[in-house]
Amino acid sequence: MPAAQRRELILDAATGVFGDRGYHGTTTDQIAKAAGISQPYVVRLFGTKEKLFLDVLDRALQTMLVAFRAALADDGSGYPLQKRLGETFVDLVSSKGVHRTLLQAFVSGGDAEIGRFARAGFLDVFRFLRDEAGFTDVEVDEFLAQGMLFSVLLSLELPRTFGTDPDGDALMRAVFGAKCAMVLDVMGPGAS
Amino acid sequence: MPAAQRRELILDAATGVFGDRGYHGTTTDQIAKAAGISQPYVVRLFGTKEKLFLDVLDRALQTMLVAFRAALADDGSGYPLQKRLGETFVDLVSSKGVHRTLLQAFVSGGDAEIGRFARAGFLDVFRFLRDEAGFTDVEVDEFLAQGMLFSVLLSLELPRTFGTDPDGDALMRAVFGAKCAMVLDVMGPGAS
DNA sequence: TCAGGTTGTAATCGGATGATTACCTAGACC
DNA sequence: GGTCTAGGTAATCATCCGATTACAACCTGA
Repeated sequence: MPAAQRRELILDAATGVFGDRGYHGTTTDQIAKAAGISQPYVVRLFGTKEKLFLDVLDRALQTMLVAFRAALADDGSGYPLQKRLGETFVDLVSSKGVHRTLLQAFVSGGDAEIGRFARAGFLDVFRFLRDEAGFTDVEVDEFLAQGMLFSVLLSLELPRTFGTDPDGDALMRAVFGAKCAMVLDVMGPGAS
Repeated sequence: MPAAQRRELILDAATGVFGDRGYHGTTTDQIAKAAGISQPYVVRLFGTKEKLFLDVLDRALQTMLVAFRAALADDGSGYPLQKRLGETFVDLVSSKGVHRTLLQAFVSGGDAEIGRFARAGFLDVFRFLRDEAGFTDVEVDEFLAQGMLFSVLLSLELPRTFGTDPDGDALMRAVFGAKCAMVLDVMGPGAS
């Protein structure tokens, strides 16, 4: 298999594992096994574990921004932009690990290198909302807040425990609303 | 020094370090140095690093809930409960590391033991808002969302980089609003 | 066919780190 | 004074993990 294609496979696998366990919590061997190759090959293709994480982070951000820009361009549906971008964000659960990996990066602000990239990435999203989507300060605040709560609940693995605690179910419904079923389909108890 | 008092010192120090670097990213030796004692003593007082983290997590949650209940009882000010609890939450920045440690726990849902405690803790907060504060579903959602965004920006260390990027400053002002100066005082570039 | 590049692995190394052990010191109590 | 307990450390162990090395298999073109 050509190296470029192998890299994509590894980035996919790494997005999942890093999202699960965070930067320090995942080993290059876990990523290698998830990608079906050997551990030394992972580090040879990316240099270091840190560079791999930064590549994964960059890819996750691009995935999100590309989806946002597509939603912005397709303004057919008629209902508010904030709603449309919100749904676009939620729909990203199908790109497994993107939300959770981004959040793992965002909580790594204390790390010098990862922190710089994470802050820059967050600001990219901010600028998109303000400058391209035309959001007001309040709209930006509300949108980011909902996005962060959504991501935290995913990282908490609350969807996976759905049905085991009535309060957990109530919280899920309060936050995810109409999208609850869709989230449970991808991240629920039975999901891979 | 009596062991009970020493434990509190260690829990204080650990709250800061865990908040900075996450569970897997911090070493027991870093905590020991922050507390001014030797590494073996840290693990002897708490058994394992995981038990120490769970103690830190529990303590951070109690700190928050105690502050919330105090704000709930003191209903003198006359303006809305949501606002008052929001300010209480923001004011917790003075208890250094509480927000960031909680968020570090919340993104560790993939870890079996820590995940269970983190989910239980989040649900404790949810129940407080719903049952004690009497919030509606929408109020709960908005409150938690603002809280998570606030915590993420702290973990990103955006306050520490204030003044280095106009967009970062704009984002800070959009999210923190009137509390911006207070946050910068505790978490800003010049803070410890 | 054979030289060279590409894809990939097995073996291993060295440093970091959580945990354990063995020990030390200072008071408290008799 | 002697012993017992509590508070604390130095030294060390065992394991994990990222990285390196050396090498194997397989194309591909001259």
